[in-house]
Amino acid sequence: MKTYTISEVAKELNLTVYTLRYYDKEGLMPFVERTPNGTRRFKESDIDALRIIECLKSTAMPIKEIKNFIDWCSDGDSTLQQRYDMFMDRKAIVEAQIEELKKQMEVIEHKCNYYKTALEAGTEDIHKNDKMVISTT
Amino acid sequence: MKTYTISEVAKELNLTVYTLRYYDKEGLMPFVERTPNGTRRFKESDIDALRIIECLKSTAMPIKEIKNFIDWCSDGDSTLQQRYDMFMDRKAIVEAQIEELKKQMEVIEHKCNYYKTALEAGTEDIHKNDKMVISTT
DNA sequence: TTAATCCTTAGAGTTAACTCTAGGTCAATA
DNA sequence: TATTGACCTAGAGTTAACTCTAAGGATTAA
Repeated sequence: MKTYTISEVAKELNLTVYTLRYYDKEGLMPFVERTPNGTRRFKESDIDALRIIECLKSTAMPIKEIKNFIDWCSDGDSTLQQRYDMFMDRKAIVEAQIEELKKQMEVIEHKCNYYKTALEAGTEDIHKNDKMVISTT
Repeated sequence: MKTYTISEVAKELNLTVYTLRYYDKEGLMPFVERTPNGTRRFKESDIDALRIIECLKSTAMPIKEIKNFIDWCSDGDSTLQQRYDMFMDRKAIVEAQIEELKKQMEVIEHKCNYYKTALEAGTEDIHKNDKMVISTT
């Protein structure tokens, strides 16, 4: 079975070897095996697991919470409910994050228009009489 | 003209007084006036500016970059182009953030289904023969 | 065999963004 | 008048997530 070194995995996942070792230190990679002299040997399935870790991280889950999930995975079928609940919770959190960004996007688009108009006029004074309303045109 | 104390503003914006003083220290609030004895007096327009700061912060803009924007605002019409460009850049960044979250959402929903099925079966073994594909059903 | 280039660990250093403490001022109230 | 509870500053402490250094081990290439 093909395996990969830490630097190959780092390159593949766009991480540094430092970061991967840090994750290991934090208990996020208990599944990675070692050669007799201690070198980490990553399997394809380990890289898949790291992709899930990266997915959770990209939704702002703290490393300690990701570790809970990894621990549950090691504990087997008795933790299926926790893992299901965790992903359902995360789904709700990510939905909220998307909604929040969409809300801020409106503010930003408003500002884009504000500065476009000001640029065309050569001065911000053009907006002197604007109502302080952000969600309307 | 009505003004507000730092604790009133903190409550309104769901921040701590520590955070507001920290922002001030970092140069994000050069516009806030003081009473003769040094107490900050926030105007409505100051609170509006803080809302924009919070908007930028919620899209993960570092405080140092937000400070650039605040400095440009103090510099007047000569920086209109920079400010326009900044909001256009931010718009693209937030669009990318939303796309990224939507992509991760698919992974999370896949995992929700995975664990739902496993829970119903009582074991993760039900997925033993699954293809390692995440984007399909 | 010697140099280069991987890999390892322990632990120190960095950065951002707070978060808090100590010591002080000032205005209102018991 | 004394105390309470706002406010202030300077600066120290915290936390998360890296990021790097030092010192050393194994493998390959000349």
